[in-house]
Amino acid sequence: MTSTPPLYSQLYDALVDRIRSGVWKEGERLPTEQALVAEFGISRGPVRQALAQLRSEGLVFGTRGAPPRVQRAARSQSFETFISFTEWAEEIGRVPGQKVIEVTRRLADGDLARQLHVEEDSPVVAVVRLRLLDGEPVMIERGAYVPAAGRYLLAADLEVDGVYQTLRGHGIHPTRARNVIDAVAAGPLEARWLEVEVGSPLLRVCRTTFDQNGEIMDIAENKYLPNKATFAVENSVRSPTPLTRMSVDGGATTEGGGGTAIPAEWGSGS
Amino acid sequence: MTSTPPLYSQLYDALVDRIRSGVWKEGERLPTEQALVAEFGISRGPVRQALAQLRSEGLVFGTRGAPPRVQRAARSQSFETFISFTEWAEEIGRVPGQKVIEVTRRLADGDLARQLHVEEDSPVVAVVRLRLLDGEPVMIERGAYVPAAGRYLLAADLEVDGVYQTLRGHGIHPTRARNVIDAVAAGPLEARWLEVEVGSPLLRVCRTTFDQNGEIMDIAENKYLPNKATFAVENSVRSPTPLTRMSVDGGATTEGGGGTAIPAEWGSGS
DNA sequence: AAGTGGTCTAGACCACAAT
DNA sequence: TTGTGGTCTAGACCACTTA
Repeated sequence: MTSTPPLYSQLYDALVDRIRSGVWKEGERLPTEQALVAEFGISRGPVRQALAQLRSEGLVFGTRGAPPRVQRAARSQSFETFISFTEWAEEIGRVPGQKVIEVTRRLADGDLARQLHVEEDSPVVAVVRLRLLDGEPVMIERGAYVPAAGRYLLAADLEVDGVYQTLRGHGIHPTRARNVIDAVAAGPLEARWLEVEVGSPLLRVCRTTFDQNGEIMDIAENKYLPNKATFAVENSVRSPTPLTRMSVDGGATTEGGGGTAIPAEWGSGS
Repeated sequence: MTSTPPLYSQLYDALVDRIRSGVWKEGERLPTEQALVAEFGISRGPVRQALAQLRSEGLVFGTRGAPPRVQRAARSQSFETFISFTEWAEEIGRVPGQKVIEVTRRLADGDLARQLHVEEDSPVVAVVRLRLLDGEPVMIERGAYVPAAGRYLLAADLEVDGVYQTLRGHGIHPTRARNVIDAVAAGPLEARWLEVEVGSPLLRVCRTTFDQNGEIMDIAENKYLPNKATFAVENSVRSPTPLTRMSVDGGATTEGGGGTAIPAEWGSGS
């Protein structure tokens, strides 16, 4: 027995369906809130909650006094799909692949320990992987996991099970992440595995992932071939923007500014 | 006479203030909703609305059954600050500068017209600028504005007034944007103005901006020196992620996939 | 077992858009 | 002027955390 989802969630799904299927076309007006209340036999609260979610995703917009209008459908991605390369590949209908270059257990030095919020000399697990889509190299991932998470990775067969899939099986659920995006030149390691010239531009995403208790579970540095993957963000006035433009050099990197503490030599020993 | 802001907004401000000022420290529990209802003398609706906003910004997190806890303060940026280089610079305490390389009125070719949602051969206004922070080159911006917006830019003195500042003065308010982020190699134009080698990695943000009526007002291609600026996004399970990872080569670029239709030669005539 | 947040209902008033 | 969405109140039930 699975319990029924909340009313606002059901209504949200129904509305998204009508927009995606073209029943309501771009620019057209939605029914009034009162009409939705009547049609679905629920009260105004859940109706407004569903509409608020549509607005926040940019599927709908409008002002006071008039019913909202449908807007260009900008698919959004679930958190799981976003942080997991494997789930992402499957969602876009590609075949994910990977080559595990290095899995090691190391003692965290000062910098890394600070970023992972663990004691210095804690045994962290480092994973360096080449990621593929349909057999073609797309990204180099270098990650460092806190001991609580990393110990499961040493035992797991990463060629078969995804990292997050493995961790979820042990009750560790990635819940929140902070991503910093910039561009870097390919070094010898990336040039070799991604099959590009040294110095080629790569799109870098440095991520800190938090579990359900708000504790850091890993940090990762992912370098993408920019002609294979990009990142898109929708932005609007009606809520503080989730995307922040940051200045790099000036201030201290107290906010986790630019790079990661993952030493450059990891993975180069292979 | 300015009317008082909504209750939920006042409460939100008060809560943010207590978190930022350290009255409530990271990891500590917030008061229960009931306590806030009592303290502020309002009902539960606005209280929940204020808390929801805090959650969506990652300032607070938690689960059912227990009061939420304070989380690492991830400053978020207003939409205006995000899309305006000038406002951004001022907010981070730097001196914005710029050099207008080219301002032209051109007839839109097919590709550009389609991206701007205007008739082919419409007179669009193109602006190419070098942007500076504290006198140092940081970004090259190439933008194309629809006629309704562009006509004000030809008359304005861009060295003095910001683009969006000028447009707002004429009742055109940027309201929503779609940003696509990737990395590119510096071409001769960028190499010259940003003072780097040809082929250096640059962080590129392609943006489509919409006005208050949902109409496209401009498209822009901004190329940053990656060691001068980066972009950060906070992500969480509890709402569909605003950040989308996209595959580039495979499918058609119907979603506005990668690049912009801004011809590469714009600005190179200078 | 008690208390908390998650959800829902019913009714109300106001600012603003449509006409 | 009429109707819409934006905001607020009061009260209720349930699932879950906490002690």
